[in-house]
Amino acid sequence: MLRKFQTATHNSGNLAKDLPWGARRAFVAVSRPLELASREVLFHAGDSGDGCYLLRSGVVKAAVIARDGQERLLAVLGPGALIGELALIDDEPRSATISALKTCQLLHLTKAAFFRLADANPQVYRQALKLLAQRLRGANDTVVAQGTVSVSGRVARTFASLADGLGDEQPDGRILLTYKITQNDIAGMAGVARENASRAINDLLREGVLSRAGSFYLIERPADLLDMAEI
Amino acid sequence: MLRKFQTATHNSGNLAKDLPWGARRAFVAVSRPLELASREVLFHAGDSGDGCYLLRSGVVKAAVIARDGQERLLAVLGPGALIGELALIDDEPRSATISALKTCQLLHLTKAAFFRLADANPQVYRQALKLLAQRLRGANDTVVAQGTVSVSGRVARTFASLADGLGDEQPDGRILLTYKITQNDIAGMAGVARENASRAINDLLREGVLSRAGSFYLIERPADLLDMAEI
DNA sequence: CGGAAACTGTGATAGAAATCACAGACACGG
DNA sequence: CCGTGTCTGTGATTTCTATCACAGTTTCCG
Repeated sequence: MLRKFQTATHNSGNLAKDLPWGARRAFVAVSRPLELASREVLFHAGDSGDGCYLLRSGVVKAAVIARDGQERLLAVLGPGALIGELALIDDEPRSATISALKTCQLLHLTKAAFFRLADANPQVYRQALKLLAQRLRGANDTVVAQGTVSVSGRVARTFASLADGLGDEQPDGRILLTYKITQNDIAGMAGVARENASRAINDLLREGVLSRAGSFYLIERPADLLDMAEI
Repeated sequence: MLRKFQTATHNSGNLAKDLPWGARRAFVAVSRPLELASREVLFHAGDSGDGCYLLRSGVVKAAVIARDGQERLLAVLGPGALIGELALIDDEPRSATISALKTCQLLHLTKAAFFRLADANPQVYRQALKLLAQRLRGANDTVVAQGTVSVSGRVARTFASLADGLGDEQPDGRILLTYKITQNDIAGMAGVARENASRAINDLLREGVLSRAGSFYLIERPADLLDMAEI
């Protein structure tokens, strides 16, 4: 349950930040840097993949294409996020397609390097467990919301989770979403038709819970937004 | 994606089985046995909880009550399953309510004991990571299915996942669900209204994909069931 | 700068699923 | 063994959401 916002700066789904110094330096030391242009794909669902990535800057989306061709977004991830850890851990194919929403800087860590690092440093294991636990909670919440919350509630929920990972909290308590996102992606996250996402967003704008500053969304009343999300 | 069935006997969401001998014995040694009567609740969502449980025998369900009072089942778990590991890992409240569907025998492991064990035995960490990774994949699949698959497909999917964790594969390839489950619980797992679950189940019975032996369901044609689940 | 492509807003309609309303079957506890 | 409560099946109706159909707006690239 999304009880409160944890904006990007004090976000704990953030592997790099919460590691002890030594491990952090080791992490960087054994990894290989990598750049991704906007719209470029890091890997596709179904690919077999070695290793995981740490997002240093930029924004990516994790998406799955359903049988019927619909794109469903599982998450939008910002700086500090760990990417591709599932395949690393269980040796199954990539579970989602990762593509860049803007230019990104990443570090790539091979599977061997990851486990070498982790075995030498149990904190890495604990941190990875924590990260997965958090993602699993989020996924479970989404499952429940899908089945019980209306379209407008799910759209509100989507903004809440965007703010959670990528929001920039202003001194006055409002939260700015620091990157451009289309209604299509919002609809894909909420699991609704694009047209209905549009209607729901406009309702939020009209009610003043949300506003648009240029092409960026700004959450005016975070508390009300959470309330509408019915979480 | 649920490519094939892994019936209970060779189920890998099974912490106890996949641990090396030494750790397994240590696990049992430091844990406290516990019995649960049918319908009894192990813990409620929102409780603060110390430690996790290993299900030795019996069946439990993990459920969340949504704001509107609807019960949504996240999983039905059988022998070998690890329960309550999320709160153990991240110190947040229990994410779901666990209640027994029949008499259960469990082992309780405190948080301190778990981490002592794991620090001494990195295999435990790896195994726990694998388990969470698997659950996360499953949850993500469910999210996608919720948004793109019809009611009848989701009911088929529910039977597939029940078979996955709890099915008993017969020599002839059919899969018997070894415990009594109500339409209400099936509806709760599929995220549909009970009445519609009833209709979908009867369609499956009519098509011969499924049959009922007494009050137990029997999956007659597993391959067709997976196909209808559109996974 | 200018035109094409992508994105957004909004009404109208169609379709799927929830809800309502029962009746019959079962099961199990006194 | 018999009644009471729980579970199941099925029609009718209502509600929500997707889909269709466009027009108006940006954006961005050549």
